[in-house]
Amino acid sequence: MAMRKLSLEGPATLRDVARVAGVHPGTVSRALNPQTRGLVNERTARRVLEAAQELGYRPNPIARGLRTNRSNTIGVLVPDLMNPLFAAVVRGIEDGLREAGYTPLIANTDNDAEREQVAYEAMNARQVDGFIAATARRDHWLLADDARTGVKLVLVNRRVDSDALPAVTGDDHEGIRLAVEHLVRLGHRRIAHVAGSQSLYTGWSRHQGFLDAMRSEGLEADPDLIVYSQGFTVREGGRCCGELLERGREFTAVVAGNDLLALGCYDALEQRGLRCPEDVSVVGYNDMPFVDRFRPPLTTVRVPHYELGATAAALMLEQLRGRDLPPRQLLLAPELVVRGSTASRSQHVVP
Amino acid sequence: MAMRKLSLEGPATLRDVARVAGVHPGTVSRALNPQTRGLVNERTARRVLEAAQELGYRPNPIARGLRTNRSNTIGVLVPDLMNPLFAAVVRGIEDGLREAGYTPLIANTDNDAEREQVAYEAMNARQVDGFIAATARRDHWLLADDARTGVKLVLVNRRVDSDALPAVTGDDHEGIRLAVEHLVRLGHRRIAHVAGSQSLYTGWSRHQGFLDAMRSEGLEADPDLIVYSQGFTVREGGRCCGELLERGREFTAVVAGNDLLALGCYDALEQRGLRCPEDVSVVGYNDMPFVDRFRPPLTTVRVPHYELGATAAALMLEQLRGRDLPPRQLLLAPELVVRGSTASRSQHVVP
DNA sequence: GAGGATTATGCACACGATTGCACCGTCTGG
DNA sequence: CCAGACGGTGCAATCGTGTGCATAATCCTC
Repeated sequence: MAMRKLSLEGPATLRDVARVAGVHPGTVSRALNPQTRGLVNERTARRVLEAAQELGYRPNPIARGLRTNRSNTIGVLVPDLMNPLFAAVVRGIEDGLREAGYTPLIANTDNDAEREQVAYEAMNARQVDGFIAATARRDHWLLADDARTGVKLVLVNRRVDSDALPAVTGDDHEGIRLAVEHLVRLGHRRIAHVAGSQSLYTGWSRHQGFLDAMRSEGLEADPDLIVYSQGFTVREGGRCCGELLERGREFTAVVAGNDLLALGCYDALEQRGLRCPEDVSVVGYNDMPFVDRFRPPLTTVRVPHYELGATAAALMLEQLRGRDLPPRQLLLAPELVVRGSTASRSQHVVP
Repeated sequence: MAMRKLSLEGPATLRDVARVAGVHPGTVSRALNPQTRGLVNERTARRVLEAAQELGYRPNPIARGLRTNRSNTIGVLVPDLMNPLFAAVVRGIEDGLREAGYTPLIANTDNDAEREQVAYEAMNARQVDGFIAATARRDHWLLADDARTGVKLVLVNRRVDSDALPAVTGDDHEGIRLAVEHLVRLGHRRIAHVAGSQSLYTGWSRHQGFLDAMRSEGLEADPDLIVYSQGFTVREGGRCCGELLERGREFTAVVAGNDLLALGCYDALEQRGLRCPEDVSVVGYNDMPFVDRFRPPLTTVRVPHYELGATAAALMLEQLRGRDLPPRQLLLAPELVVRGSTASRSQHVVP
C-alpha cells in the first residue's frame, strides 16, 4: 500500500507546501530560495510563501546538503576548549558565523596529530564547507593536503610562512616589542626570555619578536638568558625560570611566552626567596582572565582573542562567498597592560 | 546525456564498492552495517569489506541521516563557553560522546530565551538525536515541550523538580554543607550568604543547601545575613557583600554562591579596609582554575565539571540505546578545598 | 497574424544510503 | 519426489531538496 506521506505528522516538507499552494514542489523550491526567486511569478511566490508560513515549513538541511554538497557548517579545530584563550576564539567564531547562517562544528585536538586527523575526516564526511584551524603546531598535514576539494581553510592564532592561506593572528612581534620597550623604560637591560615551545607557532613567533625587539632597543639578546619550554604550562614555566636562575647569569626581568609560563616564573622566584617585582620583573602574554588577581597582578600583553575568532569567521565567509579571492593575512593589534609584576630596576639578582 | 557517476573523482560511494565487489549496492550496505551483517554470506561480506577498504570508502553521514532521520549528533546548549566551568562540561561531553561515534553540536545561549529557541530549532532541523542542556534557568520552555518527537533530553548542572528528566548535577546540598561545617569548626557562628540568582538552578539549590546546613548545625540563618545577587558576577558579589556590610549586622564569614561572587566579596572587604581571612572568612564554589592564585587563595568547593559532562554524555547514550529507560538523576560528590581565605574566628566585624 | 523571444511552471532525475519485498536456489522431511 | 522452509541477494522505492530540460503560455514585432 504505497501512499504518499502527506502531513502525516512530522515537519512539513516541500511537497506539503506545494500541495497547499497548489503548485509543483520544484516551484516551491525556487520560490523559497532567494537565489532563484526571480524565476517564479511574483504572485505565485507570494502564495508559496504564505503556505510555507502557514505550515511552519523549515527546509531540511540534511536533504539540502545531500543535494548541494554543502552543509552551512564550518569545522573548527582547536587544541583545547578548556583553555580560556581558545574558548574566547571559539566564541568569536560562533558569533561571527551565526549572522551568516553558518554553524560551527567544534573538535578538541589536544594538538595530537591523530586526533586532528580523525576529527578532520569526520568533519569532511559531514560535508563541512570549510575549516578554521586554531591548532598551534607549525608543521601541519592540513597545509600539505592538496586534495582539499573546494573546502576552504582559514588559520587563526597561527599562520604559515608561505602566505598561501588566509590567517588572522595577534601581532606577536609588536606585542613582545611593547613588553620589551616597557621593561627598558623601567631601566632594565638584562632581560631574559622564557620561550614557549618552538614547535608551536606562538612560541616561535614570540621568540623571534623577542630577538628583534632586543636588537632594536640596542640590547644584546644573551643566549644564556633564553630558555625554551616544552609546553605552555605553569610547571614548564617554573622549570625554565629555575634553570635560568641556576645558570647564574645576571638578569632583572623576564619576558614569558604566555601567562602560564609567567605564573611558573612566580613560583620559581618565590621558591628561591626572590620577590616579584622588587627583585625580578615578569611580563606575561595573553591577558588571561583573572591574571589581574594574581599576586602580584600580572603585567601582560592583551591579545583580542574574541576578535581573532570573529575575524577568522569573517575571513571564512569571504572565502565562501567570493570566488577565489587572494588569501588575506591579518594581524590584530595587541595592547600592553601594565600591572604589578613589573617595576623599576632597583637591584641586580645575585644568585 | 544521463550518465552514472562512476569513480569520477570524489569519495567512493556505495555503488563504487558494489561494482568492485561485484554485488548490488544494497548488499554492500548490509555487509558494512554490523547490525545487518548477519543477513549476508560471510564470503560475500569479506569481499565487500576488502573492496571498501581498497577504495577507502567512508559512509556519507548526510545521506544516511536523510534516510534514517538520525545524525549521530547531539545538540549541546550551554550558557557561555568562555565560562571555564562550562568549557569543562563541554569537554567532558565531547570526550564522553566520541567513543560512541557521536558528535556534539554546540551553541552558546547566554541564558537568553530567544537565542535558546533559535539554537534549538536549528539543531532540530539538523536532525540531532538528542539534547544536552546546561542552560541554567530554572523555568524552561524545553521542559514543557511535549512535542519532542523522539529526541532525547538530558540536563547537566541543573535539574527539575519533577524527576521526569535524566539529569546529572553536582551535589550542591552536600557542597554547601561541607562549607558551612568547615566554617563552624573554625569557630564561626554568624555566617552570611551571598546567594546566586534565584532564577538559576545553582543559585537556588545552593541557597536551599545553605538554609538546611545552618539548621542542621543548630544555627539560625539570619535573613539579614542573606543577600541575593542578580547574576554570578564579580560586580554583583561586590555589591551584595557591600550591602551586607552596610546592614550593620555582625558576621565573621560569608559563603558565596560561586567563586566570582566570592571574588566580589574580596573587593568589597578590601574597599572597606577589612582583611580576608583575618576579619572575614570567605568560601567560594566551583574551584575555578587559578583561584588558588588569588590573594588570598580561595577556599572553595570543587565541582567535578568535566565528569559532569562525561556523565551527561553517558546518560544520553543510555537513553539513545535503551528503549525508554526510566530517567536517572545523578548527583556527583563535591569536595571542599581549604586554602587561605578561611581562618579561625578571631574578631568580630564592627561596621 | 505568424513566428520568435521571453516567462513561468511542470517533470523527472540525482544526491547516497537504507530497507521491505520478491525471487531464486538449495536443503530437508515426509 | 515434492512441498515448504530458509538463507542470500537483487530490485526498487524512499528520505527532502535542487536543477536541467521540456513545455506551455504570453508577449512583441514586423
